[in-house]
Order: sequence, then C-alpha cells, then structure tokens
Amino acid sequence: MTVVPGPDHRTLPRRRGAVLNRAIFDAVLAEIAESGYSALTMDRVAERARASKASLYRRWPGRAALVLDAAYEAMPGPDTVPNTGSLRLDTLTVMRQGGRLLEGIVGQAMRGVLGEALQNPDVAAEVREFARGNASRMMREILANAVKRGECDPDLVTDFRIEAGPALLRQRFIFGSGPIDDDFLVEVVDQVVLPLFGVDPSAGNPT
Amino acid sequence: MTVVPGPDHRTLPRRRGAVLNRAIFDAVLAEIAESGYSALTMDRVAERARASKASLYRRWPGRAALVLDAAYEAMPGPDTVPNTGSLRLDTLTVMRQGGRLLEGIVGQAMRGVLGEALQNPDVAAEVREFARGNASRMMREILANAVKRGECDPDLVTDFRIEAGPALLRQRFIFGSGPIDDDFLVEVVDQVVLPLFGVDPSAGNPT
DNA sequence: GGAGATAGAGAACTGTTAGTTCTCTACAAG
DNA sequence: CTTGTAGAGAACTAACAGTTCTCTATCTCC
Repeated sequence: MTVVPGPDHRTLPRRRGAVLNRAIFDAVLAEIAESGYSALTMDRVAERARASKASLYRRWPGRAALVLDAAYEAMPGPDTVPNTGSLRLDTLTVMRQGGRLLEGIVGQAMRGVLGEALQNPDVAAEVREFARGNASRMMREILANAVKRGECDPDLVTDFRIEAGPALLRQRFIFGSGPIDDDFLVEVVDQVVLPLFGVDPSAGNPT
Repeated sequence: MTVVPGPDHRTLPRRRGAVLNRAIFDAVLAEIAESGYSALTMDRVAERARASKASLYRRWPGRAALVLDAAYEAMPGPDTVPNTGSLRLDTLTVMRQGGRLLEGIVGQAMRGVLGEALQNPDVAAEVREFARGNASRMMREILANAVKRGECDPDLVTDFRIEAGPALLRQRFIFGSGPIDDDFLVEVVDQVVLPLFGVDPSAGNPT
C-alpha cells in the first residue's frame, strides 16, 4: 500500500546473539515502565527493539517467558545477606530490599507474569523458584546467624514461620491493599516476624 | 453460509432477569469447571447459556466482573463463625473452610479474577473486599471470643497478626507451592497463628 | 386485552493481538 | 568464495473482546 517503501532495515547492520537479547530486554522493560504489563504486546516489543517477531519467538515460547527473563535480567545482583548482629535490623533490611524491588519495574513485570502463572502451572513453578529462592534463602541465613548469636531458639526456625513475613509482603503487593512503605514493613517485622522467633522487638533494637 | 438456518431461538420462550442471570452464572461455572478460566470466553458463555453477548454486556462490563459475580454466587452462604471454646479449633475450622473453598470451582474462578486484578486496580479493590471481608472478619470474631474467654491477650490482636494465617493460605493457593491439605493447615495454625496470639498449641487442644 | 416500552436472541461486524510463515539478505565459518 | 544460520520486515490466519443491528417475546400500564 505504501508507495514509498522507506528504508529497508534489512540492510542495516544486524545484531545477533547477546546484543540482540539485550536490546529485546531493554525494549520489554521500557514498555513496562511506560505503559505497564497489560499494554505489552509482542508486536510493540519487536518494533521497539527493531527486532522481528520471528526472532522473539525463536527465543521464547511466549510473552510470559520473555517477561520473566527480562525481569530476571533487571534484578539487582544477589544482595549480600545483612549481618548486623541484630535479628530485627537484619530482617528489616531484607524486607526493605524486597519491598523496594516490588515497587519498581521488576515488581510491575512480576505482577504481569504472576497473572499468567495463575493460569499456567508451569509458569507458576518458574515464578515460585524465582521469587522464593531469594527472600526465603536470605531469611534462612539471617536466622541461622541469630541462632548462632543465641538470639533465637533453633526450634523456632521452621519453614512456615520463615514464610510469614514474606507472605504478608507479597500479599500487600498482590492485593494492593496499601503502600509498601517503611511503616508497613516495621509493623510486619515487629508484630509478626520477631514474635514468631521469640524476640522482643522493643529490646533496645535500633531501627 | 448455512443453507438451513436451524431453529430460530428468538421464537423460543425467552428468559429474563433473575432466571437468565442464573443460567449465565451456571454457564460460567460449568465452563470454568470444564476447561478452566483461561479457556473462558464471552462467546462460549453466551453460547452455553443460550444467551446473547449483548445480554452479557448489558449486565457486566467485562469478563472479570462477570466471573467475580459468578464466584460470589457459587460461594456457600456466610459460614457461621465457629465458637467451640478453643481458639485452636476455631482457627482451624475457619482455615479449613477457606482451604476447601479455594480448592473448588470458586478457587479456580478466583485464580482467574486475581490475574485480572493484578493488572487493574479497580478489579483488585473488588477482589480485596470479596476475599478479605470473609477470612479477616471471621478471624477477628474468633479472636474476640478468645479474648472474652481470657485465652488471649487483647493487645496481641492486631491487623497484621490476624492476616498472617490467611496470608500463608493465600500464598500457597496463588503460588501453588503444595496442596492445601490438613497437614498444611495444622502446621500454619500451630506454628504461626497460635504463637502470634500467645497460645501454646500443645496445651491439651483437640484436633 | 391492547399499545408501547423494554430487553433477549442471534448474527454480523470491527479492531486488536498471538503466533506463523514467507522473502530477502547480513554475517559467520570453513 | 561458498554455504549455512539467523535477523528484518511484512503478510497472513485465527481467536477473541466488544459493539451494533434486526427481529420479536414479554412485561407494564392504561
């Protein structure tokens, strides 16, 4: 239909492999930051990345996998686990890191992927690994340190107790029942996490 | 294209109001039970209910609202809040009710609606009201009874502590990290809920 | 019981998106 | 230089959301 065909980008320098991957991830993140996950289409990503849809589908089976990979790329490197000598401060630090992550672009991406995961158990398994691998692992390490210091009874360190704090954080993220601000995180830590591990929040702990 | 136009259902007895509503809800639930939420389309619902899409859209603005209403209809009546004289048994009863609900058709429907809610804050608010209104309200009442009995210190009854148990239940539902079986519920109650309210699970409580 | 308003059935239609496939061609490897 | 791989761009199919149209059953009010 267009009489003037415009520049044929097939003649431009052509990216491959990692370089192209990077450009696609950037396009995904930019789209999400700009218009949100629900407005993210494969066409738009392809156009923005100046890639072809065929290239997208050669790399990922669908939108969920693509966004999950992009989110993984956007994650900051594995945070070093805090070890301040206070369970309260360590916990708070981890929760703050998690909260900050969920409030950014990665959070937006995760919200979208989570929506797909709810319909597709395979995606759910990937997300689970992705999300749980971090918070839980860090919490576990923090608690091991607290046990070493004698701050916490090792019998209290069980999977469900470890998950309680992160679960409340994720619930607020998912249901949007309020901002993930410091007030919220402090309350969760003081009212729920520390009591579960037999630590008195008011025992001269710094913020 | 079809030479034989088939029976024109416009001449059949025509349902209205509540009767038609009922037929539509039944179609939605049947579709979800049969093929899951992701295979649920407005066309299929209309066809199955022998209703017109126009009728659907006159009643609901979109799929999410329709399914939310259908799920609400499928909910058992407001469970009467248990009051057995034991916080442990009361809590366990409520958690069991919730778990059973989430494992059935209502759960499947909620999974779908939740997926939409993640992208749309308005839907999220509806879901929040829908989901929280029940579990939290019941938990609150149970705890009020426990306080009355002197089983629990009233200062411990705070929003975040109340939400901890339900949040773990919802997390398991959402991430599908395992079955919502009685083992799970008992562990959550004994390891998390009761300790948060200063009750010793092993204090001669029945199952 | 008749007139007019309301709303349901069914079909056609539009626009958007996922996913596929085709052609053409850059680039890498031998 | 030859050949295989894969990227760019476009065309295409199929499915679905949402709208609108026609026809007509059913309700309401007189």
